[in-house]
Amino acid sequence: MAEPTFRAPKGTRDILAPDSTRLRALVGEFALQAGHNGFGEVISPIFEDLGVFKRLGESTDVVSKEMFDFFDKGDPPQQLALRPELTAGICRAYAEHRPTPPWKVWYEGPQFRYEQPQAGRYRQFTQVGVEILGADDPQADIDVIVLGSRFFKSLGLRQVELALNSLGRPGDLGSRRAYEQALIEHLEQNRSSLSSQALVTLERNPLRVLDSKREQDSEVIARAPVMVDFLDDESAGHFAAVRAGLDAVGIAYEISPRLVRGLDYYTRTAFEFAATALPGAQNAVGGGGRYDGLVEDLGGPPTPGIGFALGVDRILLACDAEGVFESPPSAVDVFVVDVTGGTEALKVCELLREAGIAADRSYGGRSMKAQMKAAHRSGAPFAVIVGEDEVVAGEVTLRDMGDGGQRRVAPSLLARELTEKRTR
RNA sequence: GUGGGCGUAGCUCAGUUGGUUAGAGCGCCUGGUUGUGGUCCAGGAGGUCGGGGGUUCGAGUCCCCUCGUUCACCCCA
Repeated sequence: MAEPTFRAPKGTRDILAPDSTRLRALVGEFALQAGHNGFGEVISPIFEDLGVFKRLGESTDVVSKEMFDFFDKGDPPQQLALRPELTAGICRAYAEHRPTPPWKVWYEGPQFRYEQPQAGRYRQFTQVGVEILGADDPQADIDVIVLGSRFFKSLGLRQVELALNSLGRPGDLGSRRAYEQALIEHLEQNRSSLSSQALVTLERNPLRVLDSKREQDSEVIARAPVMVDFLDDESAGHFAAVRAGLDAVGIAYEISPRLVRGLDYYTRTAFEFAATALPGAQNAVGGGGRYDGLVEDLGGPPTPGIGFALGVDRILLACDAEGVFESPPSAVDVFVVDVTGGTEALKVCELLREAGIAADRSYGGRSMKAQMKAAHRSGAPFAVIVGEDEVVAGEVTLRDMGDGGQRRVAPSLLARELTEKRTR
């Protein structure tokens, strides 16, 4: 293949129709459902001050090595970063605008992480998500999880599993510290059995050792103490309430004591959606949890928060794997064939479009045969044909591409005629 | 960041142990007389084999580098 001068940067891609249509349809479906649940859309900047994202946790990969950051042209320059996720920006917006809680928002858009690309993992990827800020009630957790779960169902996905855990609370109030100490103790005692990578992770962020998928570590991890046994009373009660709520609406889930999210800000509820139709490395199609300290970290008032983000690209892969959520058809209503030069096609198209009928035509004065082929390919159920005879008669020919039937019509009646046919 | 696979026309792929003008299907274009699609038939355009270097009388076919992609690790959506 001859190398073009430029190509989409590594880890990015052009999404062409019909894939783009499908992606829009998915986002549209999510918007509809979020709207029905009382969430309003937030459109936040694609880049923020780097500091906003540093609050995600200096020890996380997302912050420490995957950020697309840069300086602007200001004096002094400001260090900015393309957003690697959206929750932090939402919390920044909350701290900035102080909307009346509970603030229920949804969002969609591109995010950026400087990672090694592979299937279902891009440097620019799209997520949809929701957040509820200012509600500590476990009912908020439940609402959020149910929304995500129902969204997957509405797409037709059947093989999506929900994993649930509680991470407790950090600081003096909670018992995460006690758990971490117990975990570290356990891991230290078994150092010799752990992989070298696990030992590195142990130094940086002990909790995430639990996330290791390496065979070598599995035995030690299996015997490790679990967070749920250490929960403080408040967290335990919250967790129980969340489970009870999910039970009440019949959402299946599995308690995963070793589910720890990749970002440091999570507290108490944590969950993940896995599409089991996809290979393990890319089956995480969404995840979220509670982040009760994040708004405060960003200079806002102490504000609890809960939300999730879903990976649109991976969800579409899962849809492919399950053979659901086909790309919606996008044919025009009419294709106009004009062998008299093109001006007639222009006039007829405008007439139709003004009447709200989708119309297309061809360019370049091609033969009738070629234009009919184009009409066929467009998928339009009808063709309008304009030749010398029609021009002389002041009419056009309307052809039904399905049965091949056609007859002459006055242009002024065309729109009404087609509207009637379409509604039938 | 580490390791493995792959990279041939727009797309999906064939290309014997290195050897004449690199092939197929699909798609695309043009025809098949008198203005008409989906089937059929006949022509045609389009790759120098991701890029660069090397080995060789000669490389798509071997070696090195590089880019991209893919898989695993890592991490995550």
